[in-house]
Formats: sequence, C-alpha cells, structure tokens
Amino acid sequence: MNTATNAIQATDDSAESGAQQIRDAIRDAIVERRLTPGTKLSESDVGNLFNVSRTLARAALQALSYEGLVSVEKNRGAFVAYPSPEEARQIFAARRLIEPGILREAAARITPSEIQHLKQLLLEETRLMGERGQTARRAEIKASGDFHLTIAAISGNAIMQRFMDELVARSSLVIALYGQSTISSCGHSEHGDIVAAIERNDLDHACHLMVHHITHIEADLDLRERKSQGLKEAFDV
Amino acid sequence: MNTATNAIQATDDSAESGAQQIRDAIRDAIVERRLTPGTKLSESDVGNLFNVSRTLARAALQALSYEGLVSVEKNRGAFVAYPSPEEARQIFAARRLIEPGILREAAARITPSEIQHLKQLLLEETRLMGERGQTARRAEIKASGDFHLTIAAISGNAIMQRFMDELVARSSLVIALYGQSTISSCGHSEHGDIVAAIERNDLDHACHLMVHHITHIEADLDLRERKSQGLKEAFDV
DNA sequence: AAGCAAAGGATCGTATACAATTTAGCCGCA
DNA sequence: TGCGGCTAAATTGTATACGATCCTTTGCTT
Repeated sequence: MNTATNAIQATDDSAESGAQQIRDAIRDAIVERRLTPGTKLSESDVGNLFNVSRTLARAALQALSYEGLVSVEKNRGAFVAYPSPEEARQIFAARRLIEPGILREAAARITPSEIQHLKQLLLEETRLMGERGQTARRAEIKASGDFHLTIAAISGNAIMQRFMDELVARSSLVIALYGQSTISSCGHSEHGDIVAAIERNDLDHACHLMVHHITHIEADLDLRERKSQGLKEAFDV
Repeated sequence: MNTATNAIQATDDSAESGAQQIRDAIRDAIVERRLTPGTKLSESDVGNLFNVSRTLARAALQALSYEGLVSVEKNRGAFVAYPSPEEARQIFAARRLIEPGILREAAARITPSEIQHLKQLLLEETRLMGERGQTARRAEIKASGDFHLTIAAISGNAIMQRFMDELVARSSLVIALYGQSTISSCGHSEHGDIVAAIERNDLDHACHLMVHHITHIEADLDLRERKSQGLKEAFDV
C-alpha cells in the first residue's frame, strides 16, 4: 500500500453509480495534483480504497485511460499519465485550434446571467490567489480550468465540451510535470481581459486573447526531455 | 439471438488483445452500417459471437460508449447509438470547427508522398462509386471517411486525430439515420477539389472548401424529429 | 565477485458465479 | 374484454476465482 492511495478519497457519497464515481474521484485527484504523474494505480489498491472489487476499479482505470489521464501498460498496470513533451505540445496545439472556435460560438449565444457567472468565477480565482496553503492552491488550479470549461459549456456543444474536459485535465497534468512558475495562473488577468472583450462583443479580439493566453501558459513550461525522473542524473553533480 | 448478430464478425484474427479487437470489429460494423442505430447489443450475445466471456464483451461495449457509438442504459443494456437531430447538428458543428484547423496544420507539413497517398484514396473512392452492390457501398462509406482521417493523420496531432476518429464514426451513424440521397459521397468531387487546393498551396481556399463540404453533407440530411421511429405518425396518413 | 538461471511473489487478463433489476407473460377479477 | 398485480425468465451489476505474465530475488556456477 503506497502513500499515494491516501491522496484520493474525494467526494465519497453521491448519486452516481459504481465505476463512474471512482473514476471522478481519481480524476479530481489527478487534476488537483494530489496524484502526481507516474504514480502507480494498482487495481487492487484502488479497489480496496473504495471498498469495491477489482472489477469496478479496473473499469474506472480503463475509463481514465480513454481520457488520457492514466496509461495502462499491458500486464504491468495503470499509472497516472506521464505526458511526453511531444504530447504536451500537441495538447496545447489542440487547444489553440479549438478554443477560439468554441469562444466564438459561446459569445454568440451568451446571456447576461452567464456573463455574470463568468465574472463570479473570476472573483473566485482572485480570492484564491490571495489565500495561502495547499488547499487554496488546489482550488485555484481547478478554478483556472473551470473558466475554460464554463465557456465550453456556454457554447452549447456537448461534444466540444467533452473534448475540452479532456484537454483541460491533461493540461493540468502537463503543467504539473513541466511547469516552472509556482502557479499555473500566471496569466490570471488574461481571463478577465477575455471576459471584457466578450462583453464588448469584440469577438476577434477575444479570440486573439484566448490564443495568446494558451500560448502564455505553454511558454511557462520547460519542455525538455527528462529521462527517468532523476535517477543517476540526480547525483551527477 | 437477433439477426443483427450475424452482421458483425469482421476481421477475426489480429495482433490486438482482447476487448480492443471486439471493439474494433463492432465499430467497423457500425461505421459500415451493417449494424443500424437502435440495435440492441446484449453482453451475452456479443460474448457468444466472439467466443469470449461477458467480461470482455462488456469492456468492449463500454469502450464504444465512450466514443458515443453505443449508448448503455443502466440495467437495460447497450444499443447502437441513435443520435438525436440536436446531436447530429453538434457533430457537424464540431467538424466545421476543427477540420479547417487540422487541414491547415496538415497542409503545412504535408510531403509529396502523402499527397500521392491522398490522390490514391481519391482514385479508390471513384472506383468504388462505379461498382455496384452492398460490399462496394460499405467500402465507399469507409473510404469517404478515410479521406478526412488521413488528413488528420497528416496533421501529426494524435489528439486531434482521435477526436476526428470519433466525429467521423458518429457522422456515419447520423447519415445512416437521417441521410436522404442514397449515398453519402454526394459531394465526392469536393474531396478532389480540396486536394487540388492543398497542392496549389492555397490554404484559405482549401479550408473554405472543407467547411462547405461539411455543410453540404449536413444539408443532405433530413433532421426532423422522428419520434420513436415511426409509431403513431406512421398511421396518421 | 560477477553473471546467469530458476523460483517466488505480485499483478494483470479472463472466466465464472451470484445478486439485483428489469421485462414479459400469465392468471384472476371486475 | 380489459385492467392490475404477481411470478418467472432474461439481462445487467458486481464480486470472486483461476490462469498467465512480469518482476524480483535468491542461489548456484564460473
């Protein structure tokens, strides 16, 4: 029983059924970086942790592998995904590709109350940035992603929303691995600028800001190949 | 044991392992429209058909549900997905959103041999269009989708490629349900035009053509709500 | 001491078994 | 005849069991 298993156990009781519940709990743990890339998720451990059989644990891990959050290696087990630099680049390329389009659709059908909702999110982000401690950090990470997901939700396209779910979650993983500045919300104010542009109905500018925002996040990464997470290299000093 | 089970059994032996193989066989059957929307896929039947246990059959169906090709209803079973008109619209909206971007990336890094490959696909499409019979129709359907998937592959972004996999497969389902003209490749020549534009390095025009191509496919659909596949409406004449 | 081989343990892959839920058929009754 | 409830069959949800594979470690040999 490794120490990582203690990091899960999020919202235990809910209305969801079986494997889905476990999947969500583990995903939250990954997105909030309580589970770090490379961590082994053995089927037995996961099952014991949630008091279910290996069958359900396996189903949950399988589901997460479809989203690219865990990688299952045949006959070896499941691990929290460890995206390569190349994968990281593709994730952000994908986001630059689709987020402007989503933003356009969202802006075209946004309602005043939804704009209010977005502003609420911004306030929440700002508040969390002021606080200290791990809990606040995790909430901040999640809030930062929620901004993009909310826009996707407003766009009204469930399929694109699902794609964004995956991309945002995987981005969190990438930032955990390759991020340099202490916090992901380096460009937090950019979120506010985007909302402002939407409100002014300046779509072209909003899209422009969005692309730059994504590029800024990627620019904060140190996408150099890290071989075997500090083995001998750690002692070569 | 319903008649639909006879429609599956594609490539039986391959190097893939377990559930994945079954998943691919069923997906092919759905994409080639040997399995029609709404068909029930009971776990036992699928298991028997492929001579595996319900465990693997279930895993395959679960996987297909993540791709939106089958819908599993709790305690009721799995069915070939029956996309609503709204879903259909979202699928094509998504394609209009992402395919131009993919096309741009693909055109930027395409090699002469890849252009040759695309032309090969066009020839194959044309040949199949000339042939008669169900087998040729199915091959044509697949070839038509392969054109879009090949471009996604050339773009070099594995994530976008996976998204396209899903969208193309689900498009086939939508066309099977709502398509009017006998064949999906109504706008076959449009594929050729796109390749020509790529070859001339006229990206803007290529993207323009792509968007119109997708719109044409959607325009061929009759996206009116069909409540419970001809129930009372069928007798209201 | 180094290298290789075999044994052991741990973990995954798949099948089978049992419990829970739904669905369909049947009988009785108004 | 038509409706309501009950029983039984079929199907899914979950757990357990067994076989296969991989990794580690032990012990032997050179």
